[in-house]
Amino acid sequence: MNALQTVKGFADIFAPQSDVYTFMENTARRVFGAHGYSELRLPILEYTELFQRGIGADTDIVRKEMFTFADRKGRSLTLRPEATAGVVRAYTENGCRSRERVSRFFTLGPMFRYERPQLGRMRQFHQINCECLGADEPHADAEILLMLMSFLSGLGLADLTLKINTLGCRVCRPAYREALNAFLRGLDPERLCFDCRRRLGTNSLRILDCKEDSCREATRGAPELRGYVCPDCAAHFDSVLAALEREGAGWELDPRLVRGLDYYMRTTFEVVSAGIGAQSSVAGGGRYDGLVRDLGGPDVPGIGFACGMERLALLIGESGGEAERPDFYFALLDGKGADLALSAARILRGQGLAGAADFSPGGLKGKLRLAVRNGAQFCMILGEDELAREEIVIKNMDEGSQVSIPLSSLADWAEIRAETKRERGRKGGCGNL
RNA sequence: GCGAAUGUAGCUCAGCAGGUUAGAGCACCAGAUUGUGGAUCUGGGGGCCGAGGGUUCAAAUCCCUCCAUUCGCCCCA
Repeated sequence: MNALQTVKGFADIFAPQSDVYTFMENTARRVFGAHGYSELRLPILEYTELFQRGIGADTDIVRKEMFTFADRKGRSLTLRPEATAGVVRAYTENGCRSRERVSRFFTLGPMFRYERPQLGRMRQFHQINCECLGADEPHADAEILLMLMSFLSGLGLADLTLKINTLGCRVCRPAYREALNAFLRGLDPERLCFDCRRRLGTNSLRILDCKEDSCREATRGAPELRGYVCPDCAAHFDSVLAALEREGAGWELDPRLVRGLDYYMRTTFEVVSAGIGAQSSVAGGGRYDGLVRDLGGPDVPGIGFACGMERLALLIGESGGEAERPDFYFALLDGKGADLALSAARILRGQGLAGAADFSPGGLKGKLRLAVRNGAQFCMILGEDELAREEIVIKNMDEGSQVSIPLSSLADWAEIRAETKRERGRKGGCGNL
């Protein structure tokens, strides 16, 4: 244990990595906002029971991956491992149903799962979630999928595959489960992995999703859910696919796609990417029509998805941030200029320019080097000479040219500077010019 | 929870048939150039060699334990 060390699976995110996260968040606000989704900021701590009942007591998440502890009065609290349960709780607790027929929320922030960290998997990780409550039309499914793909392309991502499946509903799933169980009973249990042998008695659907070669081989001839879905579910799913087709969205039917949380039904989906290691799934979600009622809320349908920000960041890469180049950097040659630098910087910022001030005295050469490293476009030089003349030297770091202007006209200079910057931005140039 | 690899300077790593004061590149600081930056040259600061124990005259190097990181399995976003 070292006090100066992050907890395992928790990370500090500095620039330029943090710029990539800002970029993802801004894109999310833009795209989801354009679809009528409003931001919901949720607590990261909930009563443990919410997740046990929401996610399912037999899921891996609840069985062994939650950060759970007792508060000072002995109540069991859990750091949220996913967002949907919290959204449903907030929706119900605040009576959203009586205010509007359909509620659309997005929420983003850290989630916590006690897993072994590896590439693209942290114990504190970050998700962007969208939830649409109150709509069960297939077009709602199609729209949220289109919105997800639009978000991902807004991040500049390509080469992603949308995998989709239907899990059926409370009507048809029991019949399918029975057929699957019958098939599995005819199998030599030795052909299944240890976990799947347990799943036989608890959640046999998940065996289809197992990644073990032996299990995949053994279940090759298993009955497919598609053949058992009731007419309502089949029609619903066909409509979803047809709508996606009409809107030109590509998808891949994956009959074995089973999600790891118990509340999913009907449409389920996952977006996978090649090239970010073993943790290839960047987004996933589905419909959860019974969940709100099961948690004690109104009987409303819902559909939603989550995107893993760490994994999206891996795909976006370091270059994806949108950090702006600083306009100025203040260089003091002797300490007497600090008062002036402080107020001069405030004037520049008041005109919309951005930059840092270095109040420590030092040689010009060293200060210019710091300005270069800072990336600023202009170095504002305040030395003994300038103070005596009540002027400031402004050096253009790209061209090497410099001017000396009276301090009294600094605001005018800043105004002109800010205007040309805005024009450049309107022309759509990259902010780094 | 399981498997494998790796821990040496701020960063990337070399050094390991045990043998003096532990090295390089990059980065940083200073000077050459008294107040003009990205180049060059010269110099400089910086290390409980992950931690603890053991073997030995002698351990960064060999053995054991622990800790941490990473990549997989699993799980999922």
